[in-house]
Amino acid sequence: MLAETRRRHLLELISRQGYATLDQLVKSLGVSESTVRRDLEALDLAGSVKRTHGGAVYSGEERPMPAFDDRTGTSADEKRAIGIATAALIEDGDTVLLDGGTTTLEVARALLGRPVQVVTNSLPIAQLWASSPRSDLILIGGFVYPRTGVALGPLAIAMMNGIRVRKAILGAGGIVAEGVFNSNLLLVETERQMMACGQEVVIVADHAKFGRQELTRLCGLSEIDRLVVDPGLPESFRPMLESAGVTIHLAGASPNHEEIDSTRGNHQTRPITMRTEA
Amino acid sequence: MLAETRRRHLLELISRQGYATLDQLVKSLGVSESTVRRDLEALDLAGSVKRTHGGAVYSGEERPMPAFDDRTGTSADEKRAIGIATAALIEDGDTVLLDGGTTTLEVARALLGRPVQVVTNSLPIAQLWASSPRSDLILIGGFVYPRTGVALGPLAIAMMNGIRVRKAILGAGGIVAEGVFNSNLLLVETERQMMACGQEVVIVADHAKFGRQELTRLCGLSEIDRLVVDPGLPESFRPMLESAGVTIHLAGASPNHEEIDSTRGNHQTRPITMRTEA
DNA sequence: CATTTTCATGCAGATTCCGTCAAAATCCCG
DNA sequence: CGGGATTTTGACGGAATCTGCATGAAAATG
Repeated sequence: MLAETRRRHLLELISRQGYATLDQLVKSLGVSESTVRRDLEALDLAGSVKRTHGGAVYSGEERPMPAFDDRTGTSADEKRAIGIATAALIEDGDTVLLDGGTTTLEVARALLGRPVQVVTNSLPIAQLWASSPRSDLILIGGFVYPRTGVALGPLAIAMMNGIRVRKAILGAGGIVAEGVFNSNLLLVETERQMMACGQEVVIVADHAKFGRQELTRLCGLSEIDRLVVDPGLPESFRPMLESAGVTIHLAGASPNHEEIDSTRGNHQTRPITMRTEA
Repeated sequence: MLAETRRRHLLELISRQGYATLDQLVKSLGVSESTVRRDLEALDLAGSVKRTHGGAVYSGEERPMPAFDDRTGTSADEKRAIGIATAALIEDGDTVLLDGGTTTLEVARALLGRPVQVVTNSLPIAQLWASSPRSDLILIGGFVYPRTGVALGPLAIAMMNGIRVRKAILGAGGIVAEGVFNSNLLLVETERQMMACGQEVVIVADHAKFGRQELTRLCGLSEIDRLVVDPGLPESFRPMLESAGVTIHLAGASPNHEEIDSTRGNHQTRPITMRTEA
């Protein structure tokens, strides 16, 4: 393999994750450790990466999106549909608080360009919105949790103390009869404060989250005002949620369900205008 | 075969994949190795391809170094040198506060992977560091100023109120005898709070900033502890700064100047830390 | 402070590159 | 058409570079 090609490949691997261990790179490229070391040294000198003990971190020009991994295995299409359906719930001029996570990121994406005030503790969402001139963005600070890029902790909680928003939109790690759960204690504490900030609490979750138990309990079902979920929602949860007073919004489904309306239920964008120069 | 035709064919082959080994090209064209070498040398000279050990890579169109924000006219190299010199001032385990701006971004880049606690209100810096494991990142929240991606305003100031750091590293819009200036009132107010947070105030600026007047005054020269600047610093400023008690660090210069010393004159590859979960 | 991991350096084998030179092709001109 | 000059092409050997491995040093970890 050509050295130049190999280095390009290395850079690709590193920039995808933001960082990579030497071992990962060696296994990915199938060359010796020494070679990877030497390549990293060259890339470091060129300023594209920064060598560290055990690997390298990306330091090139900003990457559009970190594209952090999605372990849930749920298709991006479902999440996008949820994002679009949630965005339809939000009116122009609203203030919304967006939690971190892949699903809420889709909400942010669907909201792009709309005249709303966004408050978020998520770095990817902030990045997405920072360039949008049409709307205000308020960033919640705090300790940044490495992998997911969300600000958490006492500083974040204190900062949200004086903030009130129309809708607080939160993701979930798992939802069972006992309520909404998430994996991280610090995250859950921060999310509790988020819920307190919102007049209305909206949970976004794909169907794979239902029936899954996670480490820490965030809240009971009755504390949720609205839930946006894809049509794969297990039927057994419906009565449970409804009796808890949760309004269910099905994303991307046919618009014959009660709550679905949404400027466009289908994201598939079909026919429309097209013009050939004749 | 005509030489011109052969070269065109070569270029076609290389541009198709983006790269090619010498062996591939020899086999494709059915000529000797020497001939291909000579052709590649000519194409390299013409700028169409770039020769490498073992082959060549296409270098036709993309020039991925447009030097995006070049209002200052200062080259990226100078800024990078300033970043490296500033990083050399920081010891492992320090807590540093990083302001927004292109120069401080270079500091963040040079600091990548080092075991330091970084506090910043800059979205690009946060983005850069979020993927770097094993290092703490504290994000200052607030109203995000659209174009530059920094968090400002009362929320930011309030959040910094309870924070103390070893070194506060700030950029500057312009530096004159009366002190340090910047363009934006909100920005300056936030930066004042930053200075209050730091035991030591470090200003980073390239030589083009000197003698330039900007809208709002941030502070007087005597409030600066250290200044990191490229060797293009106008001589007339030296006595002025020294009498104000500012320690001057010249970036990228030979390490025979008084202030340059720091663990190692050479910035070459500082071993660091990094570790991913097993 | 001992153990384990990672890093830097030197070295040998292999590959690639460069300068030189001779053969072949092409061109120029009578 | 032919002779000689010029350019192009292919080949060869020494120099330089790249790659992988081994060894001792340095750093991280508990």
